[in-house]
This record gives sequence, C-alpha cells and structure tokens, in this order.
Amino acid sequence: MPEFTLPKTYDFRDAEQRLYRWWEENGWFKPENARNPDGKPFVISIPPPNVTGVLHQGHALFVALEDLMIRYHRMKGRAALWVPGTDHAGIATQLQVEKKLLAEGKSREEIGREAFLKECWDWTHKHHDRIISQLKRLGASCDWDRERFTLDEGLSRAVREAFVRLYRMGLIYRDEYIVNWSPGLQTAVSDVEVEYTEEQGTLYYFKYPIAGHDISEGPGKGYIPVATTRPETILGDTAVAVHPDDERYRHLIGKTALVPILNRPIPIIHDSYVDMAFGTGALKITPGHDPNDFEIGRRHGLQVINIMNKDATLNENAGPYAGLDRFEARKRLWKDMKQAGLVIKEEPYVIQAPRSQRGGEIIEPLVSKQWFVNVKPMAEMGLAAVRTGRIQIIPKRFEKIYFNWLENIRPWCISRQLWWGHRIPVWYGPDGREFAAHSEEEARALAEEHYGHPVDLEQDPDVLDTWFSSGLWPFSTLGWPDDTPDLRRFYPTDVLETGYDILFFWVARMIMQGLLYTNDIPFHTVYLHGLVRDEHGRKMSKTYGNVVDPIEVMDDYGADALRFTLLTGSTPGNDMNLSIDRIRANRNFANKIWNATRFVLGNLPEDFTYRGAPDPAALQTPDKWVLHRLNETIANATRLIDSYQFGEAGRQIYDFLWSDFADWYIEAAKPRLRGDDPDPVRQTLVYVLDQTLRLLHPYIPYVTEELWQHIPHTEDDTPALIIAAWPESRPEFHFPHQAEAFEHLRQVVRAIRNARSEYNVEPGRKIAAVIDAPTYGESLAAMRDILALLARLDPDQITFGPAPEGEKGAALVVADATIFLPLGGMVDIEAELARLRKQLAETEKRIASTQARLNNPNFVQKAPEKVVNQARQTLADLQAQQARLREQIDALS
RNA sequence: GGGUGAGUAGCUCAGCUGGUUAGAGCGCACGGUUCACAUCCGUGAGGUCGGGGGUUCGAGUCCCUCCUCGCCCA
Repeated sequence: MPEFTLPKTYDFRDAEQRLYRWWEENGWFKPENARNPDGKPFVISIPPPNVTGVLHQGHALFVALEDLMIRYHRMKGRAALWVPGTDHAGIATQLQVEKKLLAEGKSREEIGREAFLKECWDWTHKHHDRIISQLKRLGASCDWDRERFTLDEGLSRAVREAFVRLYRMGLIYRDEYIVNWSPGLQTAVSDVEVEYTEEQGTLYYFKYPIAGHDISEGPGKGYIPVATTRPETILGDTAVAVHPDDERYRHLIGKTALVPILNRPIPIIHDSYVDMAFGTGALKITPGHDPNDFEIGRRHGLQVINIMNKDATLNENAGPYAGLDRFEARKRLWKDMKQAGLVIKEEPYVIQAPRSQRGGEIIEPLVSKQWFVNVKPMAEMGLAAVRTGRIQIIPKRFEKIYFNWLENIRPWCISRQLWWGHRIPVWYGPDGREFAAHSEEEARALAEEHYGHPVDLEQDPDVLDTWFSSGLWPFSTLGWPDDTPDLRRFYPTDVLETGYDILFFWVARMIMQGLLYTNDIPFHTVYLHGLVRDEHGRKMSKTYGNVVDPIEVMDDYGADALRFTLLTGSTPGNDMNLSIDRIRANRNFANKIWNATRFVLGNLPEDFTYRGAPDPAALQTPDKWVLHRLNETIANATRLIDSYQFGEAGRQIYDFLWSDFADWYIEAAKPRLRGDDPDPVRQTLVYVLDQTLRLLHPYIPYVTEELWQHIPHTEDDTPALIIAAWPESRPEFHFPHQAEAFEHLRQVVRAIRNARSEYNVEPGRKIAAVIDAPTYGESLAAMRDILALLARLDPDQITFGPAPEGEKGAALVVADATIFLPLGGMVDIEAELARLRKQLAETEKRIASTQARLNNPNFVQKAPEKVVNQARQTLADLQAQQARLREQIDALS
C-alpha cells in the first residue's frame, strides 16, 4: 500500500495563513503578474469597510462574492485587479473616539480640534490592521500595494477637486434650510441617514384662538381647531393654514390667530397642501421645525422661528419653556394649555418617528445653514446610464427602485458638524465672502484678487458627509484627478458589488459623480447582495445574541466552509439565512475533496507521469462517463457564473465532485486500479481532479490550492492554482452513449442495493445475479468487476441472459434490464409479488399519463418535436418495463 | 398610500429562457469497522410547490386576485 503524504483530515488552520502569504509574496494578486498581464483588465473596487469596524457577515459575504469574481476572471486570463481600502467613517469613528475620551474623563471640546484629530488618527492606525487582516483571512485576493484610505492624501485631494468643481459649476451652495438634526450627535445628517419607525404616539387636538374673539364663541368663530403630534412646536408656529375650498374655515382666511400661551399673532392662510380630511382640517405651520411646513413657509413668505437649541432643549423663543428638554416642554405646554381651556382632546395615533440611523434618537427637523449639492443634473445622467443599459443592475428589479429614487431626488446635505472627515474647502473673508479652493494658498490668492489686498481667512469648520468621498471611490483610488497609468488602464472598473441597503447612499452617488467627473460610467455592472440573517431569518444583533461571528466560524470550520456557505446559500438581492449546520456541512465538503485527493495520490506510483487531458483512445466507459459529466459541469458552471448565478454554479460543482466523481467514478476506478492497465484510470483521476479543483478554486481557494500543490502536473502548468487556467469543455470528451451506458449501470447497482437492503442481505455477503439487459448487456458485461464491487456481487456468479425458470429469488426491473437475484429462502414470494405489483401500478400510471399526452393531437402538433419524441421514447421504455414486470409476476404466481 | 421580495419536504433553502416521475443540505428511520473519508458509505420515508381563477398541448415557473410575513419609499 502506498504511503499517504497527506494527513487524514484537512487542517485549514495551518494551510490558510501559509497559502495566503505565499500568494501575496509571489505577487499573484497583482494584475501585472496575471497569465496575460497585458490582457483585458477585470476590476472591482472594494466597498471600503469602516476602518475602525469589526468584521461581520456582511463583509464575509462581499469578500466571498467579489473574490469569487476576481479569481474566476484571473483564471480566465484577465488582468484582474481588486482595489482594496478602508473608509474613515466620519460619525462612527468620531463616536468611538469620543467614547474613549469620555472614559478618560475628557471631551473633544476640551482637547480641541487638533488634538482630537490626532486621537482619531491614532485610533484609525490602531484598528486598521485588524480589519485588513480579517479581510485577508477570508482569502481576499486584493492588490494590497494599491490599498487606499478615504482620508489619505490622494483621496483628500480628489475630494477637494470634486468639491471645487461642483462649486464652480454652481451645483454646491450654502443655504439656510431645514435639515435633519441629530441632537445626540450634534450634527446635521442627510435624508438617507434617517429611518422612520412606526411608533405609538398621540394626536393632540386643541383650540387656536382667533384674535379679537373669545374661545367661548366656538369653533370657526372664537377658535380654529387644530391637531398636531408635536405640541411643543406650537411655540414656533408662524401661521395656521386651511384648504382654500374648505367651507368650514374659508371665512377665517386672512384673519389672525394667536399662538397659545405666547399670544403671538400669526396669519391664517390657505394652501392646497392641507389635507381637509386629516385631523381637524386645519394645519399649524411651523417652518422652523417641519420640512413640509418649511416649504409652505417659503411659498407664503412666512417668518421662520427656531425654538430649539442644538441639544434639543428649547431656546428663548419658547418663552416660559426656554431651557426645557423638547419632551418635557411638550408635557408642560400641554398642561398649561389644558388649564387655559385650549385643549380639545387627545387620541392615540401611530406616528412615523424619524430616528437617527446611527444614534437611534429622534431626529429633529430644524433650520440651519448647511452646504448642499444640487444633485438634479447628475441624477439625470445617472438615470440615463442605467436606462440605456450602459450600467446594468443585478437583480434587475433594483433598477426600478434606483429610477424612483433618482427621479425624486432632493438636494443632498453634505456638511456635517463633526471634526473627523474632509474639512470643507471653503474659506471666508472678513465680510463672510466664500472662497472655495483646492488649498488655503489658492483661497488666499483668490481673496487677495477680490479684495485687492491680503486678508485673514477662516476655513469653514464643518466636514463633508462620509459618502461624499466614497462617491469618488472607483476613480479616486486609481489616481483621479491625475491622469495616472492606473486610471487609464483600469477605469472604468467592471463590477460594483455591494449590499442593496446602500444603493442610494453609495452606488447611485458613485454613478452620478463618476459620470460628472470622469465623463464615463464607473462600472458596467452593479451586483447587489442581501442581508445575512441568522438561521431563522432574524436580523443578527448583539443585543439579541444571535450574531454568528465570521471570525469564530473561521476558527471552527475554516474560511472555505464559510465562503462556500455564503456563496451557495444566497441568490442576488435576496437576504440569506446563515446556519452553523450548513457551514459544518461545507466543512465536510472540504474534507471530502481532501480525501478524494488522498485516494488519487495514494494510487499513483512513484514514477507516475501525468500527461494532461487523457487520450480518448485508451478510455473505457466509466472514464468516458466522468469526462462527459465533467464537460457538462464545466459548461454549466461557466455559463452560470457568467450570468452571476454563483450559487447554482457552486452547487453543480459540489454535486459533480461528491455525487459523481467521489461516489461513483472513484468507486468504479478501484477494481481497475488493481487491474493490468491502471494508467488510463490514473490519468483520468488526476485530470478530473485537477479540473474540479480549478472549478472550485474561486469558491474555496485554500483547500483547492493546498491540494493542487500536491497533485501531479504537466510541465507547462502554472506554479499555482490561483493563476491556473479556468477549465474548458473539450469536444473530444463528448461521449453521450458511453455516459448513458454508465448511467444504466448506476440504475442496476441501485436496484440491487435496494433489494439487498429490503431483504436484509448481510452487507458483506456477495451474491449472484442474472442480468437480462437487451441494450446495455454488453457494456455491463465489460464492467463486470465494477458491477460486482458496487453491488457486492460475486463476480464469478454474474451471468447474462433470461432469469432461470422456477428458481426462488427477487426479480428487479429497471428501465432496460431485468435482474434476477437467486436469494432462495430469503425471499418471501408474497412480499416479492406485492413489490412487483406496486411497481407495475406505478409504471402503468405513468404509461397512462404519457399516453394521454400523446393522444392529445394538440400536444403532438404544437409541442416541439424534441419534446414529443422524448415522450414517445418514454412511453416505449415504460411499456417494455411493464411487459417485463408482468412476466415476472406471472412467473411467481 | 405606492413599490417590491418571500411563502416549495420536519428545518434552512435551490429550481436558469414554462417541457419526463419537483431537488439539496440538515434532521428522521433502517443497515454498515467495503484497505480516501464515521467530517464517511448504502437504503428509505417525507411535498395536492400559500388559497382561488386564468393563459397554454403542457404551469412550482407566465397573468389576475386574495391571504400571511418582510423590506424600501412617501
């Protein structure tokens, strides 16, 4: 027995690190070292993870998908480039650093901007290596020499360039506008950073007094009834609005109302925005604290009163409520109004509460001076790019969502009252005049030109929304705004792969900004994946305790098992449920490949020479069958991967390796390896294994590479699987007839195994068989040894021909054969008859339905010929089977 | 309110452009120390594909409608 060079089970712990380092040291992640370095590039920009984040399943999924694409195209001969990097994640990082400072008893205000930024950089450097090494562990074959950070020097330059260009195009402006204010974070956030949750609230009905009247005069005279969900905003009201057609209130238009408690006079106006059916039909207008009211206020030239401080306490405009928290003020005001007889009623009401995506607290709409991008012109370009098919989104249904968002796009608030981020490149002169510039020097020059003499400038204290810099990612990472060799060669990129949850945040903005700045699409395909949930479809959350940590999974089962599970368990755009059971099953799959390889290697002699694709002339039926199946698998997998159906492709390769190659071909190979002419079998074993490892490599890179290093190769093979060629179907291995013959052998074997199991034949006992197979008898006879091994028959007692008359035994009827097992007394005639009759009934049922189809003239006329012929063939087979079943039944009864 | 996804075996999911008897993993039952693998092998049970209607020679797959759950937008 040959000695095994491989241990009995696959130890991924040792292999993963070693292989990754080896790949990286050899430069195989770099497009320059592709098999065809000058060939067509294939480029993906990584969705940059938060530099201070910790790896979660979302990362694991995107790495699995993107690494699959990169490795696949690398093997196909493209100059594959995966550009890695991290994101500075403004709010997230700043919060973490502030938390750390708090623990040390300090605050950012105390230590000042400069010192705080230094803390942020320290924090960034400290955490950078962790997230990067975690990505590497998953097998990400990124070109790390090209790694970027959204706040590095080059990208910062790109951000300033983009800002200044937009500014000079008139698309960036500063405005007093109602924004989403996060009192906890003390900054404005953009529309997409606000999430609306349904919550139980209250609708408060009250009386808006009319000047010159007494409330006792009743509704429509002394007061106008109004409803609101946020009573404290009454203090900022600057009008009451009614619908112009509303008979109830039309006569009040133009009159004056008095703000409760404050007694501030405000006009009663009309606006068709008012919904007559909602509440009382009259609407209080608070331009300072409601986005819709803000718009109405602008239409009517209403005053904007801000009643709130940045921390959501009320300010001096709130009169007696100044200093109170917003919710406390609500209670107090309502109580006071009750005492003043202004309250009508309260009723429970489900509100859509705006909450901060990051902090979770209630967002307060308030007016402040912020920087905005007028995205409309870019949105038009972004819409056209997808409409015309220059960019395709997978799955396609997301295109509609994308269109909908872009068609209704609103100005993008890009300023954040944070310190960690790209500081807005605008300097103000002594009179407040803005100078947008690439640098302070440039701003000074501009200012001097304007004022005629040097002046002191002050830079805007705010920073830009993180997504502003991420929106430049595909080209900024390649060197933009400079015209670098990388930008020329690798831009536009190919596929942008990310979660559907950031279609608006990121993808749409990259498309828009790419089109605007580079005059080209940033990528031609957007592949969107779903969320990774727990095994029962619940969102993973730390508080719920159902987080499946990718690091722990990799510790326990290996990176390959995790990757394969994520890849085969998901379909584009749909959420997936991740279970440990599945990961375990895929760990077993890796072990299966390991052991199949051990078998192959263990059966090769010392002096074995591998000659590549086997010589068809030397092959027998099982070889031809497996090669034929390999061809099919290669064709299917390639087609499926090309159409982004990675899961289905992976499952097909899995089935081929396990169910075809390991369960049948290897088993069938065993007797022949001990025979006179083992070489063709050995050649086929190595060849099929080699090809299958190639097919699996993009899915499970580690175990495949490890094994590939152990199997024999031809001289012209590459030194590593990672850069080896992707398999192609070979016409000379197209063997439909032999494939069918082997399929027939499988049927016969299964039938015999089934009978043995049913009759409780001891597993070790070798039995005799008489096989009557009109079409495949010869090929079965040629595979006698294989048949004997697989069905545990005595090779010397396999005979071909009709079953002996009058002998006791089991008669098995399959598609093209009748098998007689002379089991003598083990067989109960009655049971045997029952079994055959049951099979006959099933066969006849199928005959009836097939017959019915063929008797239908419409079917014969309208169905494709191929389908009709197939039905005819099926019917003939079934009828033959029926005849043989009847024969057997007659013989027994 | 608008849009969208899901509902297939006990559980978790596949099922591409409609075409034989709807698949997998796990679980379950029975049996296995077959010299690659018990992280394994063999055999088996288990589904009127959410309900109803329609198109079609033919529907898990296309259309309509309803029910349940989820997500996005307003």
